[in-house]
Amino acid sequence: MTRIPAAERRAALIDAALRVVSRNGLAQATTRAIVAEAGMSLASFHYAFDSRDELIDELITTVVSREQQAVLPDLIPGQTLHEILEAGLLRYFEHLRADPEHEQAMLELTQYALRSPDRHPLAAAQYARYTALAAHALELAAKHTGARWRSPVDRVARVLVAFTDGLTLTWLVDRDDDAARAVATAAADALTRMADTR
Amino acid sequence: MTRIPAAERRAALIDAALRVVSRNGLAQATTRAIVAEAGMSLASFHYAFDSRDELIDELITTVVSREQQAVLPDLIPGQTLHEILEAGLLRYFEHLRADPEHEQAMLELTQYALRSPDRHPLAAAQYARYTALAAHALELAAKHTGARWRSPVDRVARVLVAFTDGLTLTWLVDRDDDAARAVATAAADALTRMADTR
DNA sequence: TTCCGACTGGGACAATTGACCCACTTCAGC
DNA sequence: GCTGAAGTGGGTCAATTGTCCCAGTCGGAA
Repeated sequence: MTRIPAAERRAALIDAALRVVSRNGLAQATTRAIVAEAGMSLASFHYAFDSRDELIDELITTVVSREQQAVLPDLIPGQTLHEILEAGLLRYFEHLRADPEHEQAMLELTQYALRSPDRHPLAAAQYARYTALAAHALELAAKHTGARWRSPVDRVARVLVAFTDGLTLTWLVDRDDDAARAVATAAADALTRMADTR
Repeated sequence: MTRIPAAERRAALIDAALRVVSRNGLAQATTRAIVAEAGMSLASFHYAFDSRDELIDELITTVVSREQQAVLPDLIPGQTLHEILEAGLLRYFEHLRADPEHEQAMLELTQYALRSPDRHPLAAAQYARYTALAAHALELAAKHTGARWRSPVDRVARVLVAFTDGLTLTWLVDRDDDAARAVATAAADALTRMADTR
């Protein structure tokens, strides 16, 4: 019997839950499946969390705050805005290809949160976070190329998030790499036209 | 006791299931919930269907084949390609606003199908259908304006589907109408640039 | 060393849910 | 009218699942 403080146990359970959701889907993420993945007993689960709902909520929060700046462009001198944006989108796509199950899990968690009014804020926070990350990347890109966004950068970022989501969802269904790259190019195109370039 | 032939009963159950999924989500679409919505008994359910899975599969098939050309552009002489595409996307958005739960249900059904290998073809068929409808609309638009798609129309259509999905998913989360319209405009922009206009 | 409280294991329970069964009713064809 | 098969109602079963409980065990503070 290994003794672990409750805080670590919560973290371990959340990690295990994310693995189960990624691998088998949210519907299969039962308390028993999570506990088995973490190598604990049910009692430990309910010692660390009051309920499964509490864990899922915390899973969403955790996973959102953990969201990386995975898609930050690397800024090579002489690149045009369009090139930077396209490279950033393609980098995101490689990230998606490397771990499709993770993005699928994020989508499922979003849908889940959308389904109950008191969890809706969790989904909203998730997307606010995406938008903020995108806005930061867009600001860097504009500064680097001396371009200027015609709309508030948050608005442009919101469009970028929509494009990214669409790329993700459609690729998860058909796994058509070329099509996804075409989406990335088209999206970069649209975004570039939302800026005044010098 | 009203007697209904099995075929009609299947149809009625599928309709009821779609209502339940739209209103409460796929997870809540239990046999009992569906049967209650349809006003039948459990026995009638299992007389018409072997299993819940069979009904859900048929629900997906039905709902895909029923998918309307809701977004066909109306072609007003003198319109530019960009105007036609933007109007089409905005029309889709109005369709989404009018019945968000339906699109949310479609998303959930897609995710569900993605989760089991033998149901993956159902999701693929769903998106193939979307792409075909989009391709048809794009051909009409090009013909009407004398434009010519630089890539195969299916490829352009696939990009359009991705943009539409992204618009849908993000709007379902934040319900930001202005942002969705900005996405529509940007998407129309990107698509227009995939054609040679005269 | 003792002891208290944090922590764990295993079992148990109630609710839900998909599936099924059997006795009954209705109707079409004879 | 009679009959057989299609269709129905309601109850039941087994499996799953979230939650809980209780008897114990361990570790650190006194």
